[in-house]
Amino acid sequence: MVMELRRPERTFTIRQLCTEFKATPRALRFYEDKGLLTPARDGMNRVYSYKDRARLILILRGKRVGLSLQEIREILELYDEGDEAAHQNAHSLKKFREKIVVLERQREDIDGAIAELHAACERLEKHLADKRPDLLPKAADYDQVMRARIDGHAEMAMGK
Amino acid sequence: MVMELRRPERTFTIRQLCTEFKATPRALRFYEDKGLLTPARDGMNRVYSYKDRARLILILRGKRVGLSLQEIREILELYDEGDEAAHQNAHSLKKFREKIVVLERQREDIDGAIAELHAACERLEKHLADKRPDLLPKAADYDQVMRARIDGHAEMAMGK
DNA sequence: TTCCCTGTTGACGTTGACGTAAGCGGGACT
DNA sequence: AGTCCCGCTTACGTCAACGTCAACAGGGAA
Repeated sequence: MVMELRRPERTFTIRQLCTEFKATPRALRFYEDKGLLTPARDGMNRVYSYKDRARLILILRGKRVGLSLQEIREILELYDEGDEAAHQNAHSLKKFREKIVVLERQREDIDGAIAELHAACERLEKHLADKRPDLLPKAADYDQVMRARIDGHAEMAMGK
Repeated sequence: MVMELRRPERTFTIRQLCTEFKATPRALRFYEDKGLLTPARDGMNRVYSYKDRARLILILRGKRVGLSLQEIREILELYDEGDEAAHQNAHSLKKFREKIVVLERQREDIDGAIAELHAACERLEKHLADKRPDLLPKAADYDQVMRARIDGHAEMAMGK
């Protein structure tokens, strides 16, 4: 009865997805409103398929890297339309390449920012070690955070 | 008369910085309003120092990696206050470490997103090569974009 | 002087991505 | 029967990060 939980035919309620990905129902409905998700319905209620869930994963990651919902939609549309509209696609191709460029630059920025934050942290630690050694042991929390890493395997499981 | 242009004693007008970094006067004044910049004044007019310029570079990069102006301000404040407020700083330390974690995750996200965009581009290219080979040569533009890369060396030149 | 350009300070408008509240329906306990 | 709880829709509110617009000042050039 508990087997086959990860099979493609499995479906999800809105709340299941929300708790899994720390989103809100409002957000998922909003994405639907904007055409990024189109879950099935059981009467009034939304029924999310495994494919919908995969799309949601892409949406959230897209957001994290700074894509707008609009841009994310364009990307998603490439996956469920294995068809024509070649004119629009030429435009998409260009936009995607530009996006790759900005993402690559963004990665450099992030590396730089990480380096600077590390430097700032060291400054702070030194300063604190000097002035207020009592406030230090927070370093333990850091490991906590590290271990609490989300393992979001978003390897894209959306079959055509 | 044109020498010494890069010396620390050099100053900038708002428009010079705007054109250099493709910002708008409104944005710089906004940052000032929020306490991220505090240029000197010549009468009414703002006079940006080399240090202000360095701060602006950090602001813009912070924005590109998704930091809020508020967060950026906290970081900047560490650099011009080599002083007390150790209590607040303990809090900052924690926040910075958390930020490092999210940035590291964000870098993973970006790598993933880049990979997927590459895949999408290949799909599009194949599709276009099939249906509309006439729309292809846009690939040349890509190189153009690559060469037009901004060389923003933001290596942090803000001496205390 | 007149014009134009760059600069200034408010004050209000806008956009994206939701949050929040109101009001309703349907199951599931109790 | 009552009362949660989940879900739905519709509509308005919010917040950040500016954009836009008005009205004004100072300084050069024609």
